[in-house]
Amino acid sequence: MSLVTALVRSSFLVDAAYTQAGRTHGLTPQQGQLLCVLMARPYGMGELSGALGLAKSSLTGLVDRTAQHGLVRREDDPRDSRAVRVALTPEGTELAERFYADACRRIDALGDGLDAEQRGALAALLGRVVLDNEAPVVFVEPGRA
Amino acid sequence: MSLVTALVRSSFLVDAAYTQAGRTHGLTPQQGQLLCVLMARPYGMGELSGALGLAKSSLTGLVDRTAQHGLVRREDDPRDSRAVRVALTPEGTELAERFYADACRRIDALGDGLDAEQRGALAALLGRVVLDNEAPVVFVEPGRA
DNA sequence: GCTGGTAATTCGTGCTGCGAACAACTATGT
DNA sequence: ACATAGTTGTTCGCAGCACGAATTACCAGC
Repeated sequence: MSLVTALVRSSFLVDAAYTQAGRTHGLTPQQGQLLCVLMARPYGMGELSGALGLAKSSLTGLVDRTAQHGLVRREDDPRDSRAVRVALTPEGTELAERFYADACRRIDALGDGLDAEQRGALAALLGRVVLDNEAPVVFVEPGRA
Repeated sequence: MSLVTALVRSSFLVDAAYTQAGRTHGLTPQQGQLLCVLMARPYGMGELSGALGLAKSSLTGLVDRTAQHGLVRREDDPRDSRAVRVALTPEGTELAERFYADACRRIDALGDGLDAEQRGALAALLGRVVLDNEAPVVFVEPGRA
């Protein structure tokens, strides 16, 4: 199998696992991603736009919908009255942790057919690709949350 | 970097490359994926549902929109008058090939930081993951199209 | 102060995806 | 032959997603 095909099809698997994890927690993939990003710290809207690779105008709605579910909150930025800091609510924090753990479990299970050495090699190679291409940080390192 | 993180973030990269390739050809990612699947042969609606991992009802609209752009066509199945075979039009075939080549180029470029040996190792490991998990065939093997 | 850039939002448009309900048809069992 | 069961796709209503253009509010430099 070519590298391109392997990348595309594994990406499909990851997406499906992620979507499935969200579904079991009542989250869309986008809302799940938002929660994961916010686990690290609050973000401004423009900052989220960069992190998620979306237009600023797309974020207003995503944050609105997620806020309506009580998972996220807009807080005023004390330094700049134009700006806003989007932060997890307590319920959002709790759900984010459960969702995150579930997503990790499912995605980790994709590598069940590999032994420890192979997993390490794959992580190293793929990690190199990620760093080389400056992939946005849409997922914090497990154990750092 | 953990395997999970590497998988999620590389998946993000692949998605972005795929979306970007579609954009330069006036295709949404879903329409692009539809064209890629149909490059191999015509599919029935139910079959597409399985291949793309979507509900049947989601496909009606996707095929409609893609057909409206003249890229795809519904043909009657001679064996079963309920059924339909979705096939590429000549324009669709041409666009699919251009899009496919572009997407491959962009995704292949993600591995530019790796030497030949590393690329081979990554392809083998990731290919193993894909096969272990019975990833749907959303992308044909380059050179077989 | 004026002016230029920045932070978010609003608006309109089109695309996605789902489940439930449905119509048309094939296949099966008696 | 005929009722029944299962299939193939479609329709409908709904919620969400993503974009660009235009707008409002505000900060910062001169």
